[in-house]
Amino acid sequence: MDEVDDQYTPAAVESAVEEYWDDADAYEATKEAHADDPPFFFVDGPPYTSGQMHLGTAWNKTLKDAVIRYKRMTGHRVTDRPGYDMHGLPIEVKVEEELGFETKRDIEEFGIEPFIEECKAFAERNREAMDDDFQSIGVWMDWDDPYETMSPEYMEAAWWAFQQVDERGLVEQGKRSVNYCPRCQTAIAANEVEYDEITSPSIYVKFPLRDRAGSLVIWTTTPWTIPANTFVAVDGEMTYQAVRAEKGGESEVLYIAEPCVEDVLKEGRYEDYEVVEEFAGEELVGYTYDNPLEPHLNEHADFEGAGEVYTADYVEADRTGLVHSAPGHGQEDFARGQELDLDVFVPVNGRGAFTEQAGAYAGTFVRDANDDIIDDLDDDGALLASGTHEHRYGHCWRCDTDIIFLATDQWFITVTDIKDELLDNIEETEWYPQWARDNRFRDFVEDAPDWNISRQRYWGIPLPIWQADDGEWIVIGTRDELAERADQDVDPDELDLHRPAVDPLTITEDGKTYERVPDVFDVWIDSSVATWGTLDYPSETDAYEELWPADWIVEAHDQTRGWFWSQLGMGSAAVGRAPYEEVMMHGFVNDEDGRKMSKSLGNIVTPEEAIERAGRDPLRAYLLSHDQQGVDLSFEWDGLGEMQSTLNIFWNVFRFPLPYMELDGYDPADADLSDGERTVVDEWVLSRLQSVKREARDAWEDYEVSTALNTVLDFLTEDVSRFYVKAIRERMWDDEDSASKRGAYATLVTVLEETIRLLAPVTPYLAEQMYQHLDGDAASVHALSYPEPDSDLRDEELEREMAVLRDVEEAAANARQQGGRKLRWPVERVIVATGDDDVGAAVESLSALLRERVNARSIEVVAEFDELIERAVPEMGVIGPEFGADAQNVMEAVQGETREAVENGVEIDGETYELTDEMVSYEAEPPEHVSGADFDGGTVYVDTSLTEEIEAEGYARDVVRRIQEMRKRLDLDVDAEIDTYVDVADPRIEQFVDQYRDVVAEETRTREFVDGDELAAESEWALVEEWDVEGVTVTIGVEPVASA
RNA sequence: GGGCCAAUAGCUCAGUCAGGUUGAGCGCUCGGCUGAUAACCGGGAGGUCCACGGUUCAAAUCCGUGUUGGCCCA
Repeated sequence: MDEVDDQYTPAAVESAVEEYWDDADAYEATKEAHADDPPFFFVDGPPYTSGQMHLGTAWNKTLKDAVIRYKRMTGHRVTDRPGYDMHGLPIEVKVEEELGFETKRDIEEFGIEPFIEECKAFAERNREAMDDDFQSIGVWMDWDDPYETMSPEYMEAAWWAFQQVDERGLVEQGKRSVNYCPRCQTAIAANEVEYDEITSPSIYVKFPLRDRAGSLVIWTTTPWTIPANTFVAVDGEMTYQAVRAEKGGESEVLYIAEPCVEDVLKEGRYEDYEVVEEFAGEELVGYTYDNPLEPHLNEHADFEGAGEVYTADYVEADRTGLVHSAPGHGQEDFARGQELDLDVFVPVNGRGAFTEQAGAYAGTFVRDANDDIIDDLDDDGALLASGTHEHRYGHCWRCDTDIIFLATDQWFITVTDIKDELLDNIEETEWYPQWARDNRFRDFVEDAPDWNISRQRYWGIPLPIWQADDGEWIVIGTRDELAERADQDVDPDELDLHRPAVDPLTITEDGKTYERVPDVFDVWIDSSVATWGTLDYPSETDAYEELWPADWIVEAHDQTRGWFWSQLGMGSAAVGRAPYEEVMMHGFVNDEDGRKMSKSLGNIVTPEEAIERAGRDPLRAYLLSHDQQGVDLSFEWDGLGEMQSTLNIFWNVFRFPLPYMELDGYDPADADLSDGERTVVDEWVLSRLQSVKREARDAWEDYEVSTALNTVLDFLTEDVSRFYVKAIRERMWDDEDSASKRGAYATLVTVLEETIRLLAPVTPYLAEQMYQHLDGDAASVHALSYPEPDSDLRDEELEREMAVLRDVEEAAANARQQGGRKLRWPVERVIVATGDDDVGAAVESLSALLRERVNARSIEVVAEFDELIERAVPEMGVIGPEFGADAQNVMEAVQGETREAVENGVEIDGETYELTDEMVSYEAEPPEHVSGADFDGGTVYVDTSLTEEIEAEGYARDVVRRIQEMRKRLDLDVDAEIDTYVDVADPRIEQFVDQYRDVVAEETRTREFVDGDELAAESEWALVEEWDVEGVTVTIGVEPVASA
């Protein structure tokens, strides 16, 4: 790791550092260094073990890693156990695919136990691959001991927490209408439903009224739910009309919401209509009707209260304004049905097929029955209109099967009972960004329904519920408790808590036998207990006592409804508080157009590609250089490349002093600011460093990671590279040992050493490489502390003054460009005109430095530049009408004249024209040979007049530059001596160059100038070049002096 | 259909909280510098601050309506 390449090549740095970390046990040493620090309990949001790392997870883990490293450097013992979410339907579906299974029956035939083993092995394989992925981007977490949601200790945490919830009386069993996947034959969570545009039937159906003439008209996109119709809902406030509609000479009475009448009749192709009666929705309540499919069904909802009209708040003046409601299917229907105390009628089984109750449709998959139902309605004269409707509809995220809503027996945590507590607990947490908590999260929690935690599947944590025939149940909290209470012999240390091992266990107490409820937990239960699971609680208690709850968690914004919520729900239900203190929410990685990366769009960029093309540190820095709080990132290759260039500047700054220090035998590890002499630029850069340290720390403390990073990178490029290094170059070239050189060494090494540490959390490889090269006293840069600002080195006034100087310098360069004088040629004067005393004082104070940087013989500060010349500008709006045909001539005569000339009257063809003040305005311009450029505090004028002296120096410096170029081309050592031949084609110029022979020799390490009008033998010279210097041909020869 | 977030130069983003002449980097182009050198610096061109309406002496910024994209929900 000792070589410092000329070029920053991330791959070389990273592989060398990786090897070094291994050899030096750097990770262990770093943790050891902070073993006695106060704790910081970070909990890793467990990624699902279904695939591999993508850019989004790379961002997520990089951010976690950077914060962990920062926290360590600021003196914390950080909990860094990574986690994996390993249960659930996604893996079951993958394994089913591998085994060629179609239905749950295939699994049962294969056997639950071998199936579970397959799932376990699948999850384990994926975890190992992901371990490697995460380590490949330099994530320092405890990879030897990740928590796995499928481990017995972890599963026990879920059991324990659920037992707490049950003890608070928040567990409930009951029918609910849930999102149901008919293929997977299980309830699925709302966030496991994906939505897509589909085409559905769109039918208007007449429900004949029982006690009077006419029909209620409803609209639906799910004909298959009509067999389960239980009531019709209206809006109590809305106006409804009974209309007599005519078609083909016949008429009938239809009940429709008033705003919908026209549209519905148009759909039904009625020719004419009249309004018979008008009602408030309230008045329709209690109307009874018949299910129009009744003749085809064996059973329908005809129990007490069914087949009637009720009000409901989900009714809108849309379609017909009357809503067909089936509590067995619709979620809102279900909720309203419960309020109305109506039974739940579900003529559909767990496979999504109609039961015998559905008569003619029995055995048919519900959606396949749509056409028959529509035909039957049509035949019976109940179909008012039929068409199709495009809308978004949910399907199962794993198998793509369209979901159905089904009221089934499920288990719930009744979070709606503790809604106030949940909302209060949100207040106790700190979010970055805060709006995510106060808007997004609060809205979600306010609307959250009871949490359905049961799944009718296999690969998950079994529900720890044992139920007796009378419905009473027991919840078991730990393996020990199960061993104690179970009727069978159970070894708590050997028992795999998975199905089917726990299924046959029974509990007999007080003469009642309890059997296990066969469901498994919703997989969101798994991750919801991560704060306990990370600490192996309840089987281990010490860490829990010390650390819980989590200090900080971070995930992307999809987890507002996911992990941020599940943890709040579980924490509140189990122990009455959120299991975390601080939450940070980052965004998603999209493509460069801000579109989601997806297979179908073909716009996916993988972390491997990015590492291949740019490197790990550049990728990490790129991901962390954008706003980390709440907003997405549009990934762009150019941006990644830019970051690599920026780090390359850092690399160049780092290696710039190394050869000089080596020549001088100066060991950067011993750099000491009290050694040598510092100049004003040293003081300035040290002061800037203190400001940067303070800003970076402040930013980190608010998790403004991008601000912290960009502040340091800006300092490196703007201040250190662009300004400081340029300013100290000459001091480094000094042959002799000097106090000034040592001052510069100490300053630059200090700057480097501290910026390395400032960047270490973000670019760990680069920082380690640089640190080990400069110092290497500690096993790892990551074991060191984060730099703290030193107020003694801070000089705000100097920083302000230098900012002025840099503005002035920029303006001077601008003015030079306008005056056509390049920087290598000196100028006589630079005049700074400013009305601002502070600006003037700053320029005066740094005058020597400014003179050097703008290559001027003198710097003058004036309030106003009194050499400006006023030039007349004709005002044609006045001159035109006044002089008519002569106006053009007047204009030409006035243009550009001095005020004096104009006021004396302009002469045209011998005639003098007098002009009034209105006819002419004046612009102030600098005189010839002076050009000006504005800056923030005034104007900088550069006098580019040539004198022989200036010309002489200019040409001489041009010659020096050419010789240096040739030395470089010959690849000579910095201190190699040469013989030089210079022939200038123009004798006047030649004589200028001759005046500067000594200087040229000194600058280029020329031992001897070889004279002569011609080159005796060109072959004797290592290199001969003809140059064009300001239009003059200069021939130069260089020959290295043979070293003795 | 609803909630939240975003929209500013060719590209990626600051600036929006707290109203007062729109900025940076990259790219393009012209120039400069030069023993950090396949690096570096400066000038220039480039803007309907998504659209429309409102508040205000003044709106990229505040308010309303819409459009497009992202996340979440139905």
